[in-house]
Amino acid sequence: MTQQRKVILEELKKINSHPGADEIYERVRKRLPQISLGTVYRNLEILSELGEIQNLELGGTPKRFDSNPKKHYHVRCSRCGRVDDVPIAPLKKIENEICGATVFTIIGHRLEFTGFCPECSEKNAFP
Amino acid sequence: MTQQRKVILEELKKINSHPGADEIYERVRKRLPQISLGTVYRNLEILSELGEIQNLELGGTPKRFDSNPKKHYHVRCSRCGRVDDVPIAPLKKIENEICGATVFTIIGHRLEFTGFCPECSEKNAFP
DNA sequence: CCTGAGGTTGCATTTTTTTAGCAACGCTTT
DNA sequence: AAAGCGTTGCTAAAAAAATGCAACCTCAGG
Repeated sequence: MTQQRKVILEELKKINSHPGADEIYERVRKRLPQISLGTVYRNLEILSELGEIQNLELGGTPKRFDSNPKKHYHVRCSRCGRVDDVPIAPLKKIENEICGATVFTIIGHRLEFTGFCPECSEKNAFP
Repeated sequence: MTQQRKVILEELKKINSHPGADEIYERVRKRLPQISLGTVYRNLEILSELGEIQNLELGGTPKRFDSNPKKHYHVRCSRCGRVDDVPIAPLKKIENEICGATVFTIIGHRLEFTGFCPECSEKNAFP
């Protein structure tokens, strides 16, 4: 756990949104101005392999990371891309639904809600 | 509906996996050797806006497209990336679960299963 | 205190994926 | 035939992510 790695983790925990590598880079750079983007990518990758953080593989967007390594769901704003946590318990039984419906061996699922965040709901109402 | 657009759509329908733009490009090129990758991207975008096809926004991976524009779920192999359809009915009531749990206005959800395809299940057993 | 093996960094570069700019082309319609 | 309009192919480049490598710590063993 190097200085860089620690700062990346700290900054990620500090942000309760779920930023992409580029935003993390910008923030970490304020504290370690000479850090490189490559290092940020490498460490985010390493941290998620270690299980300290989670690589959210949300639809279509650039990779995002979550400082909470526990499984939980997310909701994404279709307009501005903001991603929030959804505090409901994971629905394990969803996976039972597809037992006979696929030839795959199921190991998990990802559920992502889409919608509009409060700000964009307003803007959409009066565009 | 130009020749190019038609061929792209035909080739996409012909493949029952859910290829990315690059694979579609390779296939279409066999029939229209001088087509450009940009045209493929443009037309996939246009076709999905028209609702003829669907832009699968699966986690983390490059964009993939589905010739079936109806909503349905997918399962992705964690090892090789293969994506299959999951023939179960969309669970509309999932969205009710989070009524009070978020400040977002929910308009939909995406559910993606992860697992191993038959080939990779075997390979994983004896790696 | 010195040494060196191992992991990590910063930098530069490359690869991969996607989008944009633009002249030329092919259809209609007149 | 000429004008209008969308579409194409090409080139370029932006964006996102990964990689190669020399230099740099750090810490155990001497």
